[in-house]
Amino acid sequence: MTQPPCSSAGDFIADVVRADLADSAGGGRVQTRFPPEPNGHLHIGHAKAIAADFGIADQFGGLCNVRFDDTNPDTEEAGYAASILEDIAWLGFDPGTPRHASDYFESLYSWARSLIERGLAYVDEQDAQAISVGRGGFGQPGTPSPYRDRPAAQSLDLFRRMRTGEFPDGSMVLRAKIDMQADNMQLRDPIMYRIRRGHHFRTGDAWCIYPTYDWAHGQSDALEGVTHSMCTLEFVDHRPLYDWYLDHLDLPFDRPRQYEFARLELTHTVTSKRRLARLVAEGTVDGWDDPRLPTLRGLRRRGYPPQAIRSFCAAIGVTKTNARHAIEELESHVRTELNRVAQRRMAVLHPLRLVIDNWPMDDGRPRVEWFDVANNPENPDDGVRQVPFSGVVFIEAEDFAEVPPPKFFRLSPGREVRLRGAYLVTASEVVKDAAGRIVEVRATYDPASRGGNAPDGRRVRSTMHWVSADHAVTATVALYDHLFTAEVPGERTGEPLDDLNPHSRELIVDAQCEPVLAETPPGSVVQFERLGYFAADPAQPLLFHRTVTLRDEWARIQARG
RNA sequence: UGGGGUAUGGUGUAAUUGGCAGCACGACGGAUUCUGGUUCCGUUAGUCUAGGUUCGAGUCCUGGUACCCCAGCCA
Repeated sequence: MTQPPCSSAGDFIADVVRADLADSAGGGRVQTRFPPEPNGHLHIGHAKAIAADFGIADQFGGLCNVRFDDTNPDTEEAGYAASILEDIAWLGFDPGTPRHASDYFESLYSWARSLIERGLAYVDEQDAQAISVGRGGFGQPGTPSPYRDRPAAQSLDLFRRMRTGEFPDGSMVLRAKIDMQADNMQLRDPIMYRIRRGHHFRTGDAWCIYPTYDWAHGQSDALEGVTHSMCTLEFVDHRPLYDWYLDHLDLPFDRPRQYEFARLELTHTVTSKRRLARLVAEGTVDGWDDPRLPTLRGLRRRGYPPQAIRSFCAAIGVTKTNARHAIEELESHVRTELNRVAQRRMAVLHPLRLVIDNWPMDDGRPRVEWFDVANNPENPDDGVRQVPFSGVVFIEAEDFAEVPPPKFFRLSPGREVRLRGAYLVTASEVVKDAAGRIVEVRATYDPASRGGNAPDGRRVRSTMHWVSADHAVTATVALYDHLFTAEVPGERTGEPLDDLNPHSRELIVDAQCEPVLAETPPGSVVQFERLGYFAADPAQPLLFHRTVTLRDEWARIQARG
């Protein structure tokens, strides 16, 4: 298993575990679980939970198992379960053999009977509306159901017949008899079982009654030997219920404890499963793995390394504070990792012809020279590649200014710059079309500067990327300027709704480079010098995204004055 | 309206449990650089509020304020 980076940011749960271990609570053992409901794909928010659950187990030499919380047949699918397992593995954690809440249906059923026998649960025949009204409101006590005090034997009989399918969906439920006056709404006789005839992806039609989350969760934790059960803050109010069930059952195990932490929120990011599903359903995005989505599959297609997601999770920590993290923080981790591993290539987004007037001819044709260019200047082990150079190259249009503004260090008439890995060139004149637009820049090169350095040691202010015109090919890429800035229109204001559509752009690369793009194995990412990152993907072979740092840097310089 | 949870620089997150408020991201400045990127160095700026206890309070006490969660047969 991949070791997650050491957590330095808030980790109050680690403190709890340390204390528990110190006084041998939980048998001196640590076990956690990651309990997704298989009703959708995992997203960046789940990564935080996964990192916390597996991280705590790792940190203390304990165990962490995946458990599918499959207590609602209407929304869950085997396909989602498979996808979830894949995504956990991709993130770098070993999901092992997953458990399922549905494995415990029989145990839960007999525990429910035991509660009924002791007068702690009853079958309620009110409809949903009546139950809701009876529950009362904030500040108003609930009123007991007319069925609350029916004899245990009657409830037992009804419960048995609920299971055998004698009653229609929604006609009755099993409720725990706790406290209809409780300030905590969760304790006003919560529902344990409902009748539901949906087809369950694992148990099929074996059951027509299904336990609710609350009735299933704590007992599932106990059955698995979980010691520390972590969930998100909205379940704080459920903890007394979690404990109540466990307290009223005769369990042969150490009791699990529930701890809560804040769910992950990111600026400019939709992390609501419901809204994500809507974007997919309405065709606003291509699917659950659309690179604009914060799903783990989307991030993977986008070229985000799993290590970056893990180190991001370690950095933000596990706290109880509702925080919305800046997306830049995530991008920073992505850049740090990509900068270390991504191979460099040269490509031009807005081509401008640069003609070298004094370039030599061989047999009536412009000479072609080949240069070795480092694949990753920061990692010599990545080796070099051969790049062709000749008398006409494309440079980035923004790298030339006929009248250079202050602090503009790139090419302009009379100024010398370096064409990366090749030669020093000096611009001489500008060629314009009838409309006065610059169509070509003429220049001369210094033959003594082969490789990019002049023998006299003179320095240039700028190095620029380029592509040999004779060897250039055009690649069409989907360019994503922003990461999942998607907001569902009409829902929740406060974040800008950015363009959801990728721009199709033409990118000029050299013929040597093109196969690299087409054949880059999934998961690997290439950095185009100063432009952005290219991520290979079988479904959409040319995918290109920028990051904050590489984006619009000249605009930033200008804005600064 | 009742209950619960949370408040530390611009954004997140630490503080040996009452003892010098630290780290990261961002921003800004400088050095290095075959891309104005990267790397390195530096600067900036913070304990929600009003009282109290104490030699000493982010930490303890009292009262406010703000934000989040709860009235599904969802999880």
